[in-house]
Amino acid sequence: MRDFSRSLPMSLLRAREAVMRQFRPKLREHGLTEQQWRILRALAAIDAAEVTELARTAFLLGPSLSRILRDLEARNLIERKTAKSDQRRSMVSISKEGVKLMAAVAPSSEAIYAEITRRFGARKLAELQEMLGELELCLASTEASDVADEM
Amino acid sequence: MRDFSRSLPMSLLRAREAVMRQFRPKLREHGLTEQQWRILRALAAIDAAEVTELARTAFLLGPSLSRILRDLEARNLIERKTAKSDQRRSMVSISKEGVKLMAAVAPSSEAIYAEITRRFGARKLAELQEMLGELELCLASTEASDVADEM
DNA sequence: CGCATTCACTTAACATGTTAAGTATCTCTG
DNA sequence: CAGAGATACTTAACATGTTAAGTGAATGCG
Repeated sequence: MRDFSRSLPMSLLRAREAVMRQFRPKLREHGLTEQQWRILRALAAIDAAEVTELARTAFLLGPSLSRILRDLEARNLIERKTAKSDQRRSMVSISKEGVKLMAAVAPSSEAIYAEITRRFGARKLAELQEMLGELELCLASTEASDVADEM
Repeated sequence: MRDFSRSLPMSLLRAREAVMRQFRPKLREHGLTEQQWRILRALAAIDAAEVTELARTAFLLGPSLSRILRDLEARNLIERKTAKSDQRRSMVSISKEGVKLMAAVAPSSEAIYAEITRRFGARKLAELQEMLGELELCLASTEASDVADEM
């Protein structure tokens, strides 16, 4: 059987871990996990969003997001209000404190990202991300065809 | 700020998720999680290993591995015995049942991997893994230099 | 309208990720 | 050979991943 340490999932896992290892300590200094940081960043970019939309953007599953939003709200980093037109929906937005926290973390985060880019090479990094995007795309279509098969 | 949906960590996360989404259903049919499967594969390749060695091979942290081994042992998929020379160490190996289970899952797993390779292209896949390895390598050296800085 | 279905989210349950602390064993030094 | 420190795990505590089930609100259809 193929040496599993060289399998694609393992390669991706190790590469991602190598990258995140650079960020985690700094985020931790500010009491943020990787996922919480993702949510704040997503919210900072779009002002307000429904939970489902946020889940898609931050690439989190609903249940994870539900928990994290509860915690972030308790820490006053985000705000929620239920939409008037549809009581099921709740609009989430980043709070002033959230913005302040982001401002505190963003420089370090950018610096780390710049260092990674410098080490790996900007051109190579772009190539890598291009390939990752293609991989994602060519596998995403699997599900569509599977669904088609079942119809 | 850089659009975070196009950040390297997100690219890696989405790509990996796209890949694992192909495997998870089949593993689930056999009552295995991704990590349990990694451990069984690692063990099948090396006969017996110490826990620490296994953690490195399967890219799991000690505590996760500890729990998973407890569960796999309860299911009689692995066996352990403490080393005679060093009572702290325990040697882990795959059981007959474990081998049987692997034999049942491996064909599907290989088929899925082959399909991914076909879709993405064998050459491109090799290139991608090469780049991922380089990324891992150039970031791993960070820690060494950090340690050096502190000395 | 009535009511089954869908929808947007939340809760629940179990497994893993992550860091810190605990335990037993070993090793090395004085 | 005693006792400090290192080693190999394990346990604990908290956060997230993953799937299934639950809840309340909207929708569509007879």
